[in-house]
Amino acid sequence: MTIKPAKTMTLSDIARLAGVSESTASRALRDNPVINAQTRQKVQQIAADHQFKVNATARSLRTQKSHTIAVIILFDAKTQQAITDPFLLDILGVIADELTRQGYDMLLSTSKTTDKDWRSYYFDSKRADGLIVIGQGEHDERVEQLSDAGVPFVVWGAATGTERFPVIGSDNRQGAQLAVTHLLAQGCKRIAFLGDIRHTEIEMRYLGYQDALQAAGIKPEAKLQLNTDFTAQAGYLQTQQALFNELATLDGIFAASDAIAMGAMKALLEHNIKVPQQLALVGFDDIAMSAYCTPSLTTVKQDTHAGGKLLVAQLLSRINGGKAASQLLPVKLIERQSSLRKH
Amino acid sequence: MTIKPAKTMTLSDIARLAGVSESTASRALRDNPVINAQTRQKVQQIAADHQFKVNATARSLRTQKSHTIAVIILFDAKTQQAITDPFLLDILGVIADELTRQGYDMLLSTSKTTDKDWRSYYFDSKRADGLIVIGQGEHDERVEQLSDAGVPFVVWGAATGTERFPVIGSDNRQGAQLAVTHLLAQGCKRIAFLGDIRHTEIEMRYLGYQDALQAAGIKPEAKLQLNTDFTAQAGYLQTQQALFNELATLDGIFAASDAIAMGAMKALLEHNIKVPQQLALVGFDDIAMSAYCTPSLTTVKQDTHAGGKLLVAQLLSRINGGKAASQLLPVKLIERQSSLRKH
DNA sequence: AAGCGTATTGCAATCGATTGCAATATAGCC
DNA sequence: GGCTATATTGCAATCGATTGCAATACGCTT
Repeated sequence: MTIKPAKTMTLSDIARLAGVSESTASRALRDNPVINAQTRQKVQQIAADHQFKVNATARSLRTQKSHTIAVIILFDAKTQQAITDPFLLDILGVIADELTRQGYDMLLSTSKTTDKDWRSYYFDSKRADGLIVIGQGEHDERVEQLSDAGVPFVVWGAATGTERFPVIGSDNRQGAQLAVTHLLAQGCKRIAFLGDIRHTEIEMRYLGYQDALQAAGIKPEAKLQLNTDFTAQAGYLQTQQALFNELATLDGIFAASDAIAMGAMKALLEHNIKVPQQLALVGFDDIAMSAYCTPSLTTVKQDTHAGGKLLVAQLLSRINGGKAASQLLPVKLIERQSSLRKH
Repeated sequence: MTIKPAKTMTLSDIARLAGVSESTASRALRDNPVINAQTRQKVQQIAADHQFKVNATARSLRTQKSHTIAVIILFDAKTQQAITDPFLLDILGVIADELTRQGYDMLLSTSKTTDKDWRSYYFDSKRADGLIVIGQGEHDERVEQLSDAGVPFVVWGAATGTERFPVIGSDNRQGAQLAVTHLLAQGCKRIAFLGDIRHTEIEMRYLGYQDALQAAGIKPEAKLQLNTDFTAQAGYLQTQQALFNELATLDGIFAASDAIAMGAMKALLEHNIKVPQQLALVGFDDIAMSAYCTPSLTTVKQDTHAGGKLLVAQLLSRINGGKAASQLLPVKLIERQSSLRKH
C-alpha cells in the first residue's frame, strides 16, 4: 500500500505535474495568498499525492536560515564521561520539545568530542542559527568568546550579573540558603558542603550555604567544603572519606546535586549513621529518583520546565533581532525524610 | 584580540584573496593532491587567517549528503512525558560521541512532538542521511513503514528475528532468565514481574522470566505479571497495590527496569518488608544509581557502550551501501544487596 | 474605446560549494 | 625542434528552492 517513490521528487517535478512554473509551485506550497486559491489547492494536492517534501538543505541555502539550534552540553574536562547527570536529561527533554514546537530542529553535541570550536563549527558553517550552552562549567573561555563573535546564544548556568551574555538558571544561592536554613532549623550544627565550587553554579550554592550559616551566627569552616564531582560515586567516596577524617562530628550534609546526595546517603547508611536522626541530608535538583530512595531525599527543586522554555524563548527572540536577557528562576525546597526530624 | 569578521566569508572570497579560482580554492581546502602543494598551503593559510568555514548547507546541497543522523526517541503514547528513563541518557550519550567521532552530526527528536512522519521529515527532506530509532515501543507501525521506504535506519530494541529491519539490542530474554534463576537460587518461590509486556523488549524479559520458572518446575501465574510503566512512581504504586492484594505471599520481584525496581523498593520498605530477607528484588539496566540505593540493587547490566557503537557502525555501513544486521548483545547479572541472602 | 488598477503567473538571478572536462603550461624524449 | 605525457588550474554546470521584478490577462471606469 505504501507508495515507494522511485526517486525523490523535487519542486520542479511537482511544478511540471501541476502545469505551473517552479515559482508558482513554491508559492503555492507555502500557501502564499498571491497565488490563486485553486492553483494552490491543486499544487498542494499533487505534492501530497507524491509525498513531496521540500529539500531542507536547498531551502536553508536560499533563505540563509537553518531553522536548527545546536545544544551543547559541557563537561568537566576531567570526568571525561558521557552525559551522566539525570538533571541534564530533564532539561534536555524540555528544550527538545520546545524547539520542536517552535519549528526548530535540535542538533545535540557533547563538548567532549566537539571541543574544537563550536562557534565555527555550528554557527559560521551555518549548521545552526543559534546555540544553547548547558553548564558553564569551570569558567569556559569558549563561552566568553561566543559573546564577542555576535553569535546568538544563551547559557543555562549561573547568572552572576557580570556576564556579557544571557544566562538562564536557577537561583542557586537562594536555593542553597533555603536548604541550609532548613537543616539548621532541624537542629544541625555542623554541616558539610559537597560540591565542586569551581563550577559557577556550585559556587553560588556554596555562597548560599555560607549565607545561611552566617545568618545563624555560625562561622563557615573551609574544611567542610569538599570538592565532589557530579556523580553518586563521588558523593559516596567523599562521604566515606569525610567520616574517616575528623569530620565525624558532622550532623548535616548539603550536597550540590541529588546524585551526590544519594552517594552520600549510601555511605552514611553503610556506617550505620541514622538519616536524618544522626545526620540530616539535603540535595539539589529534585530528580525523579529523589522521592524513591529510602529515606526519601529532601532537595531543592529546579524548575526545568520553565528553564527550558525560557532558554528557547530568549534565544529565538535574539535570533529574530530582539534582545535576550538573563533570568534567575525561583527554586523550591522539597522536604522529605532525609532531613525531617520533627513532624 | 578576537578577529571579528565583518561578514561571513565565502569560498569565493578566499579564492579571490588567494588569487586562484573557486575550484582551485575548493580543492585546496580539501587537500586534493591534484593541486600544487604550495597553492594548497597558501589557500589553507588564508582560510585559517580569516576563520573561513565551509558553508555546510551549500556543501550538503551539492554533495547530496547531510552528514547528519537523526536519533528518534519513542515514547509511550500514554506517558506523554519527556525523556525520563536514565537508561536512555546513557545510550544517547554513547551514540552522540560515536557519531561525532565518525564526523556526523546528531539531530535529536522526541517522538512526542514529531509524531507526524519522521521518514518524510528527516529523510525525504534530506535533513538526515539515516535514522536511529530508540525503543520500538508498542509495535510502532511507523517503524515498519520505514523499512518499506528504503530509508537507512537501525533500531535499538528487541530483535525477535522476524523484523525486516536491523535491530540492535540486549539479549533481554537471557538477561531476565539470569535474573529470575538467581532469585530462585536465593530461595524465592513466588516472584512477581513488573513491566509492561506490550513493549517488545519487556515482552522478551517476560519470556525469560517464564523460562526460568519453568526450568525450575514452577508454573508461571499470569496474575503475577503486573503492567508497569518505566518510572519509579509506577513501580511504587504497582507494588503497593500488589501488597494490598492477595499477592502478600510474594517473596521475589523482578522489575523490568531499575527505575521501576527503585519504586518497588520504596514501597516494600515502607511496608517494613525486609529486602532481601523477606522479599528479594532484581532490576534491569544497571543505571548509575543502582549501586547507590540501599539496599543496593541487583540488576542485569546492558552494555550500552557496545550498543551505541554498534548502532552507529551498522547504520553507517548501511548508508555506505553495505548491509546492516541485527545483533543481540550479551548481558550480565550484577549481584548486589537487594537479592543476596547468603554470603 | 482608451486607460488604468488588480490578480495571477513566470523569468531569471541567487544562495555557496563541488566537480567533470577542457585548457594551459611545463617537462621530457627522440 | 617537434611531439607527447603530466601537472595545474579554470570554466561552467549543478544541487533545489526562493523571490524581486516583469509580464500578462482581465475587468472596470469614464
